[in-house]
Amino acid sequence: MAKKPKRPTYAEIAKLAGVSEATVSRVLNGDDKVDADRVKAVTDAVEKLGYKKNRAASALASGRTGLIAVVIDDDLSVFQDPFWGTVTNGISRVLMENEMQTILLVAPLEKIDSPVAQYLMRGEVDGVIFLQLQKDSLIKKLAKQNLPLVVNGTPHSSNPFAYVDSDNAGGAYSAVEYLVKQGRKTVAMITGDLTNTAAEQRLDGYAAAVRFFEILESKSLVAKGDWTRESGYSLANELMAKNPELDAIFCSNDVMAFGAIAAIQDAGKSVPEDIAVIGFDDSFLAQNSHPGLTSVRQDIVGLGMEAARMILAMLHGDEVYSEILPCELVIRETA
Amino acid sequence: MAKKPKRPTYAEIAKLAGVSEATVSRVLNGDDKVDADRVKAVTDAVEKLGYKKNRAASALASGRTGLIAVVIDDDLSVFQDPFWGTVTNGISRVLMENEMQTILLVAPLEKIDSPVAQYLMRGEVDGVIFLQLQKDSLIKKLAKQNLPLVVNGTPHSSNPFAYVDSDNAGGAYSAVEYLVKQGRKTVAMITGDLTNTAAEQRLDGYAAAVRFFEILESKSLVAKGDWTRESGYSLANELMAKNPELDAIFCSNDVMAFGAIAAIQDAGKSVPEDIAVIGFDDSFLAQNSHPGLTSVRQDIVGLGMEAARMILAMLHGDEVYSEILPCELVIRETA
DNA sequence: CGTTTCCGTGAAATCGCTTTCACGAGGTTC
DNA sequence: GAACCTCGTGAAAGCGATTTCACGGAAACG
Repeated sequence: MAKKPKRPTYAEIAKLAGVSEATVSRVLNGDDKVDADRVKAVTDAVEKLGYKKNRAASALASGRTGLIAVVIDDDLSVFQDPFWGTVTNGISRVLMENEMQTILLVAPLEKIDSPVAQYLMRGEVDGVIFLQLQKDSLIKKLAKQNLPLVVNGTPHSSNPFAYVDSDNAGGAYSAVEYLVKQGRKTVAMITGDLTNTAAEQRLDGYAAAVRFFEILESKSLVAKGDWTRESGYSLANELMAKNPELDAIFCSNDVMAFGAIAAIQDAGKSVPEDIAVIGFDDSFLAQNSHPGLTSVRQDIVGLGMEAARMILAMLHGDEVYSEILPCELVIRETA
Repeated sequence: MAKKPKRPTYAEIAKLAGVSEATVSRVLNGDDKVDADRVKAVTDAVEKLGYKKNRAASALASGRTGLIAVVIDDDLSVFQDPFWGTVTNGISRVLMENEMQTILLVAPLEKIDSPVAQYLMRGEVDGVIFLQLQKDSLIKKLAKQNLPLVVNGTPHSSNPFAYVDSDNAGGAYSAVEYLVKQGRKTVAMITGDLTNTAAEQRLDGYAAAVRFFEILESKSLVAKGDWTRESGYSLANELMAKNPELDAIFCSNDVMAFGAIAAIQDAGKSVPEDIAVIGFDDSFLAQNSHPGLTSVRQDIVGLGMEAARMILAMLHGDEVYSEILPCELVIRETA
């Protein structure tokens, strides 16, 4: 099952370089106080032998595994959203460049003492990146154990978790700004599930823009959706009924935007002539539909890369602050 | 950085159970020839101490890392296809249940001696699952090293790689069968990129069904697409031009199906009344579009789970055969 | 010029588990 | 009843790194 060719070890390097194994270790781990000649001798030997550290041995001796867990609190459906795959991609790239491995934990985290939770607490990984934050009790517990930890998305609590997130508010703001600049006067919004912080922030951005540009501000212009196509469809109908002057709808995600477009068209109006529609996510859907959906794009890969960099920084002992990545409005045909 | 609470080790279990560490190891690794009383004593002690094996130590001593690599040959775009995330999800679930970890390797594998390739050959993982097979030279090399290995998708070569794949041909066949049973007489197909085995198999399934049901068989009914919406659009136009009687189009993926639908509608015809359309993948797009796209669904999570089970079986020393999972036609509004 | 620091260095212990090997008790065989 | 197997078991030797510790020489001090 295993391979034959035995890999070189410190013993061989040490012999070849004429130093002790301790020194080899120092060189390979970047200890600075080693004589330059010996450093050279060791690096040459390493090069010559094509040496690569044995991770298991290193982990056992040092207690550092070189593994970062990416945890997705999942109910089998989450990973079907390409968002997470893309984030994970970003994470993986950065970690790999830094000789760390990404280990994937897709599992429901209902209980705080689930197998996954125990695994994490056992110290089998050097750090954790949480995608889709839900149970922050678990996160708190892990943080208390001093396990480096980054959350993807803004946590509800004002806990001192480091996190990376897109500038949801800013993205929403720029969508509304664009609509206003296009001459739209009555801009409605269909929100996502507001227990979700991203949905909340997008609503905030919308509200801020509405106020700033002094366009019509009204409760009847904000409809509370739940991310589904159906909610987009029915709420768009409601919005049109309540606001005859309606000439634009900003939706908290693309799926609802498509629901809204269907409703508008079914009502005999046209997009974007009568009513402009902007979505959020710039999903595959937005890019491949007809008409192409104008949508707010997040730098999803960037989200992952940043999360990975933060974990690495924490491992390195640096003080780490949360990060907010900008969004960009992608203009297509619906607005 | 690391945790304080020291975890129990074999030493403690051995003492508590009144046996040697060797026996503890035997019990924990399922060696059958241990006296029942001692097995009990050990398992009790393990239970009582809440013992969990230290993976690093175990890996170092045994040479088995407990890690399975999932390799995605990627150019940053692949993982945006939710397909891979879903497969990975299935893999992860099965492996986790078996106390193995999934490590994710997302990287371009251009060169056979890329870092990832070297990593795999170094024996840092117990097995590899390849998603999206491209460079089979690398795979051959790994297989030669006796590294357990499963490919997701049908390999081009008739090499003895174990693989899991969906029954692409069968799925295509059932789509055509359904169309015929609905009374369609002239069924065209827009293929995917035919250098891809899945595209090829779907075409084979279409061809087989056309022949079996004795409907019109003609070269002008097969258009070679490349998976994109644009190709679907333009090829549908071509098909309609060449075949006035055309009353159904089967597309090798959903995206092209949407392109085709747009073309049909732009030509002033209606779907499915004039021309029925069936896609393949039952993607998010198919489920959330309007009209809902009739499409062939693959058991994607199942693909991953099966791949993981195969790797586990290989690790266990079993002889392993490739697997083909059935597809299912999901009927919506376009056919 | 004698004494105290400082520092790079190697020997050796250690991390926690696996596995080989040899031993002794109980069973067979002739 | 002597010789030969079997088989469960524990002692001990690794696995391949890291890290502690003590040593000796150089530099700094008085």
